[in-house]
Amino acid sequence: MNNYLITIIGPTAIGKTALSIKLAQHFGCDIISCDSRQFFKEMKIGTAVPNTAELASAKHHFIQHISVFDNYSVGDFETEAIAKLNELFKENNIQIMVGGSGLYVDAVLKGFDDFPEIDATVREEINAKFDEFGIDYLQNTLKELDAVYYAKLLSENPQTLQNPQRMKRFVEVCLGTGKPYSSFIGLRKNQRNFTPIIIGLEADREKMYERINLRVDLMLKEGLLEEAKALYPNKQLNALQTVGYRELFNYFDGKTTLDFAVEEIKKNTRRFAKRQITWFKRTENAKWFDYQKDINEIIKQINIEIQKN
RNA sequence: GGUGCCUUAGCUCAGUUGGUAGAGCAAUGGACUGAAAAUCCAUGUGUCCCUGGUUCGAUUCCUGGAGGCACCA
Repeated sequence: MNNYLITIIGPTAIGKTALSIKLAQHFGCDIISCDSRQFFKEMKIGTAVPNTAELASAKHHFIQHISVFDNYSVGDFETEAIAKLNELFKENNIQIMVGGSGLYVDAVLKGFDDFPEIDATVREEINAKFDEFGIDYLQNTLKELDAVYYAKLLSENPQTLQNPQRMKRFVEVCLGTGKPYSSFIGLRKNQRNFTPIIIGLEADREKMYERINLRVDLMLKEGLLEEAKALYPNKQLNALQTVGYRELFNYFDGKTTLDFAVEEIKKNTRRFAKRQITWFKRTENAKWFDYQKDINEIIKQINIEIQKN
């Protein structure tokens, strides 16, 4: 019997959670969350995790399962999510994944190449060099240690050469393993034991932004300010480089007014949603629906997809 | 009612000694294999408020009008 992973994608605040729960109830299955910020148990309001009633109406995985103090990468998620799915598919050959983190969705659906674990000191050294010499250091080092990948970026994706975060990763792999980054790419052919059925939710820009604004106001009513305040002492953690928290940290620092911070949260959420759309747009074989589409229509489409495979 | 100042991109404004214009922010498009709600790249035509005049040519100067702000009555 084939396994199917119904995967719900779309920008933030469009209604993915509600849809996933209805579908889970219909198919009698669990839900794998694929939201890179809903993992953290200290960040509840600002990441819009499903509420108590929602969590009770379907079994969720990877929601608030780790702490902002943990080191957790997309690689960890891939491993854990695949293990969890294998377990779940034994119960029901249809399962659901829902999430707004494109990279994490790809990790589960497509899989990444294997990279060795790299000691944290390597990254620390790179950060120090970068602080001193800037992007030139990263570019020169990559050029020296992995001329192949450098040339590939130069011709296909020169903007990435300007991206410190991506460049640090490439250099980190080269230095930490003693081998070029490119030598790890494309080696693994990931075999997935399921067929993805990808459902995208969309809305016109105006409607989307209206929903985002309403959601931010709601988060504040629910106590986002207090939640952020509690995390403020640890504001430098990676997990807290998150829309909704950063802006409030600036307010706590006395750099902005509260009103300004709230407007910034709305603006940055809009930009985040735009980036999500850019990412998901290129998803192959996704079926797109208006966010208000009757659920029965969506279920009908899912059943058609299942019968096709 | 009088006087002065203002009206240029979605917003705040700069500018053109007359040759149809540009910053910041916003916005839009894109990239992205272990920080990804992160990070990075790209994109500026707009009745220069309206009307008439001067001029080869007016957003710019002049007349009249509309709207806004301030002060004086």
